[in-house]
Amino acid sequence: MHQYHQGVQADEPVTILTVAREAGVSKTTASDALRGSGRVSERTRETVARVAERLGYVPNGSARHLRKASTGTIGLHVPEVLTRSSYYMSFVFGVVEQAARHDYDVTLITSGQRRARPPRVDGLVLGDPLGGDPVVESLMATGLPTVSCERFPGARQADGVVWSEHAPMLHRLLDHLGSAGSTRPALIVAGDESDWAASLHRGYLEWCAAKGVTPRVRRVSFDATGEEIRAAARTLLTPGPGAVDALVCAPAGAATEVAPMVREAGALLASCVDSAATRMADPPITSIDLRPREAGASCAQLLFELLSGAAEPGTERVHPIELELRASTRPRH
Amino acid sequence: MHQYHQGVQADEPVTILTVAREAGVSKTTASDALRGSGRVSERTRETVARVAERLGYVPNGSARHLRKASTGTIGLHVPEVLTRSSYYMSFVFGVVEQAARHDYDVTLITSGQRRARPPRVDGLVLGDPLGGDPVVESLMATGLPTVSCERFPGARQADGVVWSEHAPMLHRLLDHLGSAGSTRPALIVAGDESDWAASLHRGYLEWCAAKGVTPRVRRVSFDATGEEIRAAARTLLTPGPGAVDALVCAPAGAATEVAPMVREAGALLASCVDSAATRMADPPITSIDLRPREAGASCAQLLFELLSGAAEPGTERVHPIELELRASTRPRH
DNA sequence: TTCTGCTGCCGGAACGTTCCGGCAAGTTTC
DNA sequence: GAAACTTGCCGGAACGTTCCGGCAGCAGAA
Repeated sequence: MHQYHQGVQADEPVTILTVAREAGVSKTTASDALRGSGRVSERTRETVARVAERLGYVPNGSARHLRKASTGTIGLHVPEVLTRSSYYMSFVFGVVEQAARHDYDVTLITSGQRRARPPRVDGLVLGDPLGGDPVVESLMATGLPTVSCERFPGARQADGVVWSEHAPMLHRLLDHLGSAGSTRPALIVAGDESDWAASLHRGYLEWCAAKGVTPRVRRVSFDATGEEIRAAARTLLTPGPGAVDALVCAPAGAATEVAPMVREAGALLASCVDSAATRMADPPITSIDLRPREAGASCAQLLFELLSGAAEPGTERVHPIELELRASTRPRH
Repeated sequence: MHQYHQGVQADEPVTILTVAREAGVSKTTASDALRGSGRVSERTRETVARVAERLGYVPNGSARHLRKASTGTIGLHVPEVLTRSSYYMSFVFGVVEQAARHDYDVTLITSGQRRARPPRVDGLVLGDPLGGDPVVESLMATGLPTVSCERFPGARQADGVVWSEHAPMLHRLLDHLGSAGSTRPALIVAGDESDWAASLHRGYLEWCAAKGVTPRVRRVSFDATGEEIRAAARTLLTPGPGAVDALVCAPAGAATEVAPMVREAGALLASCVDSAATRMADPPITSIDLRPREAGASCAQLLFELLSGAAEPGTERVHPIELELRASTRPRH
């Protein structure tokens, strides 16, 4: 068995008692001075702060949370869909960054195995909850304050929801395709287990109805393989009376997957998820930038407001997304 | 301010005292019975366990960790390189899963901003530490037990290291390319700030020296854009006396990026990182499967062994990786 | 004067857990 | 039959923090 020293002070931990003793005050006064609670003179407060700084005092989280009946940690769940991992990775980093700003830690919750115990957290962020996911269901049932990114595709909603206007944005994208010469745009989209995919699907049908265009949708599974997506694209692009002249791909990674095929067919191409891959494709692919990092930060922010009572349960916030026009939707001439 | 109830028991928290009272024993006996410590008769142990189960007793982590001077949490740092996010995402999930198995939580540490306080963790896992990363440096300096995936490209090493035999695997890959008809294989690889890239570079040069082949290497930055990578490939594939007949891409995502170009040139193509994209490319790309999820699990496992004293500081473990042969390296005829 | 209020500080309890030491009662040893 | 040991259980202290209530000292009001 080996000894590891904690930080600089190897010998003995510096607690609030150490600080109090050194500053010549009681532990209560020391605590009040550092926390800003109670009644402490300005002079004393400064003294204590200086001593704490000098000794490198770090409050013991376990003790504090034991006393305050909180954990200082929020839980984060994201579906383990690796094909969309770039989006989720950014989302996760956004949550972590915002949490750090509030001096909170973030604990990851996987869908992997059944959890033995409820997570030790003060609240939860659910990234893109899938309808029917048992882990999500059980997390929603804990009664902990919860924020979801995108609505939960079920009756019950999280205490806070951060969502984006996917359908209107898709309308803009379709209008853009139209102005680039497309008259028969098609959509490849996953099933309705995620609210995001459902919104896109609905938005597409609405737009088609409004414009009098025959909708051409191909559904693929949520974690579709490249082969599945290429097959869908192949069907849509097959020359003939039903052939389409523009392809909008919802699933992340799908657009790059079918890019060569679409180029060969001379059709336009757009993706509903921006990523390094679409940006760097040849030609670069017009995409909807979901700004996942900011979405994650926004979810965390809302959760903290719920925890502090600054926001009411039932609060919803719109997270702005952006349309990135690129060469893949340049008008053909 | 709103009230949230914790789990099923809304009214009052069920502590070990509740369990003890209900089971008709003292809190010490209840604790011993549940923890398996002390001396408790089999009969009593069963009674207590049954009562705890019935009441849905969950030990308070803060209290336990306060008492035991630990946190029940490990910290995890991965470089925020989104182009390789699929690899890191799997790695992260591997760590989380293994930690959950040991009833540990995982807190993410980003390179984002300077941390106000040292992380409240019992140990650290560093995924692919980059030489010169200030966050990694500061984490290494905390004195906490640390495991790194791949060696740290500096003098000091983590207490535990999980690494893979990248150079020998690259030799196998190059041999395979040779047997498929390649006589002039080239390598696109990032700089030596990561031990992984450095190993590949070294391995390539060794192989070339052993086979009497002129090495053709193109360095790109660690988070290279598609354009940068395509430029490198273009140079290597330019027809002429220096043109290569096979391309090995180290950076994740690079192979899919240059796939069309390589196919056009009639050269073979391989990637040093497997992913959904390489698997699903057309044609599928021969890749080295780094098995990131298992790598993450292995790092966490080693960390727990270090924490419990079952492993000595300085322990190194080899993580097996695999070569996935696919159509992109079929012999041309 | 006496009452009231304010300021600055402090002692002690509590959060829920683990674990050291102790104590009866029963069992073995000499 | 006393000493020594074992078994099964328990009380109490400790981990480091926050916060309730209290207590002097002083000032202004009645």
